[in-house]
Amino acid sequence: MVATASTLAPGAVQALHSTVIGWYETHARDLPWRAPDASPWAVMVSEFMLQQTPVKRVLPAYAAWLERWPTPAALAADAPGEAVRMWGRLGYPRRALRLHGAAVAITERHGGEVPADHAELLALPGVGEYTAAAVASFAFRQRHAVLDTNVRRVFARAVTGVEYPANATTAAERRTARELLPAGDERAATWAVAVMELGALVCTARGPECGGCPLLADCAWQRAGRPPYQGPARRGQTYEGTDRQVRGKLLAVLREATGLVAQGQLDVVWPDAVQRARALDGLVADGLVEPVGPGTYRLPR
DNA sequence: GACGCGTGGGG
DNA sequence: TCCCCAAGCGT
Repeated sequence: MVATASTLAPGAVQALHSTVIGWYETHARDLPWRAPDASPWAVMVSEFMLQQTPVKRVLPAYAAWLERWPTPAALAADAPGEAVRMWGRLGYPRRALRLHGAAVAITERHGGEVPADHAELLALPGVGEYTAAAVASFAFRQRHAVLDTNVRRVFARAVTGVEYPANATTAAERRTARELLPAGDERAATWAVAVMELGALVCTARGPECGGCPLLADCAWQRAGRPPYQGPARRGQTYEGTDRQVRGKLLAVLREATGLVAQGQLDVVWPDAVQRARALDGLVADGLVEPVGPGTYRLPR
């Protein structure tokens, strides 16, 4: 590939589509949310869970979730705290709350059917640019630029010739993604999932398997000799000793309790009372924890 | 645009 | 071991 997609001849772009889609047809993982009978709701559930959580850990949680709540209305009829409890240890439990909120909105505003319209998807809690495009593309087979971390990395390497994309998505990346989109809806949807899968399985962040890459001969990064990342330091995630860690410990107690939780049960999970109180306040402010009387808490109802 | 937000696994 | 990463979102 070359520096910008727009400089490619139309025939070259179509060949690129065939290359990646052909690779996908023989290498794609057999994931349940890609099954032909997966509902739009199932696709949406998978997308929420996959926001920053690896596929392997999502698989069992996804199955249990849909078993319990096979429709948006089923989830909406339950308490948000039940969603938080069911979320278990997937991480970022606000996603569970937002998924519940999305189910309520779908039930109230869309007659219980996940909307196919991109703008309506985007208006749902917890649905951002990526998730709206992913659901519209994967569940409804529409033509959208689906830009996740995998796709961004594939484009950074194959198109731009750098090892990693910038920290935040740029206008140039959106333009590239749009320009490389196949013309037809169905083919665009397959292309979207195929590029993502290539990034997940071959063009990985660490230890990419370039030898098995269908784009080896077309890759700008390969052609440049696979230069290492040069840009600004990529944002690290500190965790030990942070409020996040304390929130996680507090919420774990709430999740595992069957009913009300007394202050004393929370106090034992973290020695610093000031930080502990701040973390608990944050959980309450986020709607993840509900105070019920003095020194008593529970998951929200 | 930069942060804050969980949790676990692979190199 | 430690560090980095994992189909992002909301503020």
